[in-house]
Amino acid sequence: MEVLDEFTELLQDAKTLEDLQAATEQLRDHYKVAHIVYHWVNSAGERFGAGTYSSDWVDRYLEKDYLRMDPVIFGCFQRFHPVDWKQLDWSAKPARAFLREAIEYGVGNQGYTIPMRGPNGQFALFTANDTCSDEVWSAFVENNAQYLMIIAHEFNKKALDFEQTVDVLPRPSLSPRELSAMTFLAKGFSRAQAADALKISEHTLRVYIEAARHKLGAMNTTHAVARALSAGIIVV
Amino acid sequence: MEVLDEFTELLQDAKTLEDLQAATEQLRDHYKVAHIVYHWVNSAGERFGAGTYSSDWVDRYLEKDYLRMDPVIFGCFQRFHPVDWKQLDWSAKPARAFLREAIEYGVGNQGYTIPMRGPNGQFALFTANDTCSDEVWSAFVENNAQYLMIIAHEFNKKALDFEQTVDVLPRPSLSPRELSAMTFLAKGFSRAQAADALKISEHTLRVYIEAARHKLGAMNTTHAVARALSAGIIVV
DNA sequence: ACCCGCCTCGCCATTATTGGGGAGTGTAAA
DNA sequence: TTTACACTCCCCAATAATGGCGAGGCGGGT
Repeated sequence: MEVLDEFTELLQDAKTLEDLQAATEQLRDHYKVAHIVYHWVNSAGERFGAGTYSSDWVDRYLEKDYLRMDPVIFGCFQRFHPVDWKQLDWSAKPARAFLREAIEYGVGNQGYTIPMRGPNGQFALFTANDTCSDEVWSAFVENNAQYLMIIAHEFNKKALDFEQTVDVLPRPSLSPRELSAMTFLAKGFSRAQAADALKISEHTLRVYIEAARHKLGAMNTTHAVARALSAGIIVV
Repeated sequence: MEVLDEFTELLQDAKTLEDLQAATEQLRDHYKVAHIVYHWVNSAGERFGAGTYSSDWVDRYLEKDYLRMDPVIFGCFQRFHPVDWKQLDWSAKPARAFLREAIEYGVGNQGYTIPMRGPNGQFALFTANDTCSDEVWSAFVENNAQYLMIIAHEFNKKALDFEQTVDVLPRPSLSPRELSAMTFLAKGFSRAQAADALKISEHTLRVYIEAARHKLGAMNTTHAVARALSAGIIVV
């Protein structure tokens, strides 16, 4: 695992997006594949990327808003485990046209993508791709899947570090009853049902909801539940 | 990586929850630690677990609803990377009491937990813990972190496989307008404000909210927003 | 050509939620 | 001991949300 350690150290020392970019290039050269790409959507919905695709392809991709139909994105969004591009659903006509165009722009015909999810809906993809036969690619994936996963996680750890600089909001603490109230509401109970479930009067429940609203700085109940969920102080 | 391969194969062959249970026991024996635990919350909010904790402790944990205050759960829910229990916030008095009690029930004083997130808000934790000094534990983590992560992912892959057999709820796909509507509501906008922000009539907005409610199988707006957030299809 | 899903708008009546007042208990910290 | 906070209950009136009934236009796929 010596080579792996080298790369994880490289990534742990990364300070900027450019360092991540450089890391993708080194990985590409090491694995002798066409491309290595890491890209992610943060909790604010902004997109970032580091990779070895040509800027022409990146521009084209953004311009045509391929994100909306790219089967790789789609497939990974529904799965937990890494996917070989061959396993994806390329039956739709636009999907096949997209693949054809990607290959024209130098993207490999074979690919392997690892999806990752962080807190607050953060979502990231780490991709290796190349132009080769199915057999050669299968062997590559078989041999390197576990290493690639570790590297992918180092990338994502770094990406989340970049974000964290802003993120240190103290979590408001809700009382047990307030937590229960918010949890029932998040489960879809009406106030009457939640009050019933907690065996208290609806008025009392209201007091909890209002207290939680104020503590969470929320405009209304829906907002309060959304904040409680995003902050991870309740789980449904 | 021979030992690793052995365990990943063991997991890939697992057919039932009992097989996962057996795998935790074998891992515990192999790593010579006090406990190995894997547990997860599926997209329906149901909880499952496999691990080597005593049933006394599991019962106690459930009975006292420690899930609501366990700093490990809390900490992992906000992080992407694995956490050493020492890094967590144990300053609250109930948290310290909880730890003391856990140790009485045979849980180690040291622990390392890997959080994982799957599609549709699935969330899982893989934990190794033991009773030992800080130095010994640091060395253990240092030496095995990457292997543990791969094993953790094999567990989660399997858990998601189990789900797929029952849980054939494809993630409901909301239209762009429906997504916008839900996002504004999650941000605390009232219907009137959201309609204004989207420059459409409040009635039209209502149609989107109702459509989203139905697609998400939600009882009311708050529920719909909660589900959309949990499923990760909107982010605030 | 047709259907289906998406986007847009309207009215009516009912029900749910919220904001403003209250008041009393118990526990736990300052 | 005073202060603070969590927990419990109540009323009234205003506002917001929901359920059900419509309508038409646009665009993609079979």
